[in-house]
Amino acid sequence: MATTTDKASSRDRLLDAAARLSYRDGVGIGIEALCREAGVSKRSMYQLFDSKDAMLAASLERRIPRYEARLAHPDPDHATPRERIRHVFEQVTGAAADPDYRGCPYLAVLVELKDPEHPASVVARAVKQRLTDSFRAEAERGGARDPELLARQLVLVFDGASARAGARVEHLEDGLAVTTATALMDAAGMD
Amino acid sequence: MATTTDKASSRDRLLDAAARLSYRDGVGIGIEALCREAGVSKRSMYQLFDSKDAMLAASLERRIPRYEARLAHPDPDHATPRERIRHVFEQVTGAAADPDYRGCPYLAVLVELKDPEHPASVVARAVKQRLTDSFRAEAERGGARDPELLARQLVLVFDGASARAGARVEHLEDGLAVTTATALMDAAGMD
DNA sequence: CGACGGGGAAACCGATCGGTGTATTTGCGT
DNA sequence: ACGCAAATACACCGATCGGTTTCCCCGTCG
Repeated sequence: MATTTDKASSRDRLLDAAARLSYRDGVGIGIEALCREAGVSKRSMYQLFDSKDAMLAASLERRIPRYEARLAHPDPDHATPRERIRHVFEQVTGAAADPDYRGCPYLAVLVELKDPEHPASVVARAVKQRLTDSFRAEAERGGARDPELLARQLVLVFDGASARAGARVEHLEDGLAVTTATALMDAAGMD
Repeated sequence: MATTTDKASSRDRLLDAAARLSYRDGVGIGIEALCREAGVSKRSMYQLFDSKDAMLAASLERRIPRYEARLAHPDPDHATPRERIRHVFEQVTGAAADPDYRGCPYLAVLVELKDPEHPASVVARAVKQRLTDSFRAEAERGGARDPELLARQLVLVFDGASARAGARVEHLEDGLAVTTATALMDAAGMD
């Protein structure tokens, strides 16, 4: 069934190109350039997606597993809640060392698309919510006094760090993000 | 000298319109719409500014005094360093209550214009640097153990809070930003 | 071999982009 | 009242926007 395979491949190439180009150049990237990059005709892409907005949302959604896997601790069973949280901020720090790093793509989309109802904004907000939930779960396991508060504080730092590093106004290379997260965990009375 | 006055007025109207529209709709806003909003012909605006980029940078620069005045404590002489820092985060919290709040305009520009060399990015980065400097000065006055570290931590929280509030993914109305800043000041051993 | 159908290339749509050229109007100083 | 400069309106430039349509090629199956 070569037909099905080709279709799926086109779809994937489109979504990958959309993720890559919109991350590098912003959501204002043109459909023409996207299709050129993906090697797919504009006509085919409009058979696969209803609109540019829908494709953008789909491309963000597709990256979620990879994104969250990167933030997850490689050995969750033998790590403490502190270590798992710490790992998240170490990953941001590491990613920021790449000169092509532009910050968390989901936050960037939320900032660029001022419309919170945009399909891509909905996806991005969901990702942020899941990060908050994950922080809160770790905070609870770690015995924080106010897990909800600590989780929201950590996301504040996470987004501040990724936005500033992506905007090249902060480098993070001395571990600023990790240090700040640690200070907040300490203040929250976590193990 | 009515001529000079009119010119200044056109210039000001242009810069105000640029600041307002680019904040609401992003830096991708069109020149046509800008000039329509300002009541100035496109031809006149290109005599006042070399390019759209230059006008955008100028409009950001023009708002700096207003922006920094808002963050400055109303009675600096009778306020402690802690109170002056706290005031900054209270202002963000208050601003976020406005449904039209879209976060710190300077951070938004840095995120939207991925190019750090863009004239507007240069202006925005300078504003961020001044905020960091101001935090560090307060941290020193307040006897923080590591004023530079605390200042960078506070800006992380500031940008995270403003970005998330502007993206409508965090409301801040329960004082999250103030609480977080306070926790970091405590951890830094400030008075 | 021939009919069919999906996908690609590219023209096309009206709109807008940043920027310019031009001709006209406006309003000022003398 | 006149002249002059500035500001205006507006057409225009090539390029691109998101999106649609046409045409044609090429592979598959009967």
